Amino acid sequence: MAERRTSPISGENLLFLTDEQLRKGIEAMFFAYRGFTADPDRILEQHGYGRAHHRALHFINRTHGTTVNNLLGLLGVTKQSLNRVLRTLIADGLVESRVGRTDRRERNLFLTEDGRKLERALSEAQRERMRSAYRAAGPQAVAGFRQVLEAMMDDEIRHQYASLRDRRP
Amino acid sequence: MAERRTSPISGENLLFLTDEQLRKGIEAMFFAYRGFTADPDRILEQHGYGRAHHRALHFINRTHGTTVNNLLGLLGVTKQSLNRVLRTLIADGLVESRVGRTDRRERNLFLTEDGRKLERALSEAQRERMRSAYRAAGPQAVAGFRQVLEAMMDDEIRHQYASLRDRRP
DNA sequence: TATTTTATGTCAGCCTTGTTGACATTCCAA
DNA sequence: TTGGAATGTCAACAAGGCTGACATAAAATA
Repeated sequence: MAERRTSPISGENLLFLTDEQLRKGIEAMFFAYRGFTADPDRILEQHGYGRAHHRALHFINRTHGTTVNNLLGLLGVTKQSLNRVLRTLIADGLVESRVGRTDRRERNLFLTEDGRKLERALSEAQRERMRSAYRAAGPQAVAGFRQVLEAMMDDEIRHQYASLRDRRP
Repeated sequence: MAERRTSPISGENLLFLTDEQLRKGIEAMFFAYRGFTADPDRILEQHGYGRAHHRALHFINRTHGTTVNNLLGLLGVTKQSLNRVLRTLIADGLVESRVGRTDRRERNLFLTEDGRKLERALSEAQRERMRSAYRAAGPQAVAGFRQVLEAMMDDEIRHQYASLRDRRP
């Protein structure tokens, strides 16, 4: 018994892998995600939009001129679902859809001035919460936060995330 | 300039608060949440259930004998929404609803043997992904992960999370 | 005791956002 | 020239949010 205590190997240093610890992480993810979406949700509501609109605006802003197909991969929904959202955003003048230059079957998507405005309002609200959380937790915690989240992603998504992450803004 | 480099104060050590860094955190949350729910979703689909059922099973399991009202607070939905889910779980024999002993207006909720079985399958799938992410990232990263998530929650939710977190299982 | 409040359940109806399936159009590429 | 890929559109459906209205039982209170 006493020998065990002197050895940091096996058991004791894996306490963070107990079901108990894992459960806390799971519940933290669930509750934190509520906070994560709360602020943009309030803004969206004023415009009669939902989270799907936010996601579309975000990724169109991130990858100017992206194609519908590429967007589908990022969002992980069907084209019919995305199309319904895109249609309203285009009709409302927040998104512009241009016929592709090299491949005219494709549509390249861009935010209009109004679209950029709303996207900025949404992302600024979300960043503000993230900023406050980052500040409260400190840089080392933030590094760990990102590491765990990346390890939690499906492989295919992690690649998409990584190429987006390293893209120049 | 050289003096700046010798001083860790101000500026340089706040790099983790740039909009760029915040954006990476936001996208990481979005993509990671997809992974977080992917495995339970597959199991739920086989039973004809959705995420709402998973959440109900999880929190009934966590707080045996909880009342409907308490559950509403944890889940953050309306009683009508919760009731629809509870009704099917009770009809399917996964949840038992007993009239309160001290206050007979209340209903105390419990998982049946079948309910515990499904809950275990769901949470084991989710824990397995979390375990793998925790293992890949290491204990220090996990501590940071939890810190940032907790800081991200709304105040009221954070209290609920904390009392649940510290509860004996 | 009489009244009000609380906890819960339920019905109806609406919205967003996901799904599948079918079909049309455009147009690149073999 | 023809097959297939990318996109759009229409219809129908389901899950799971929401609100509002109403019923019941029981507790709390005046």
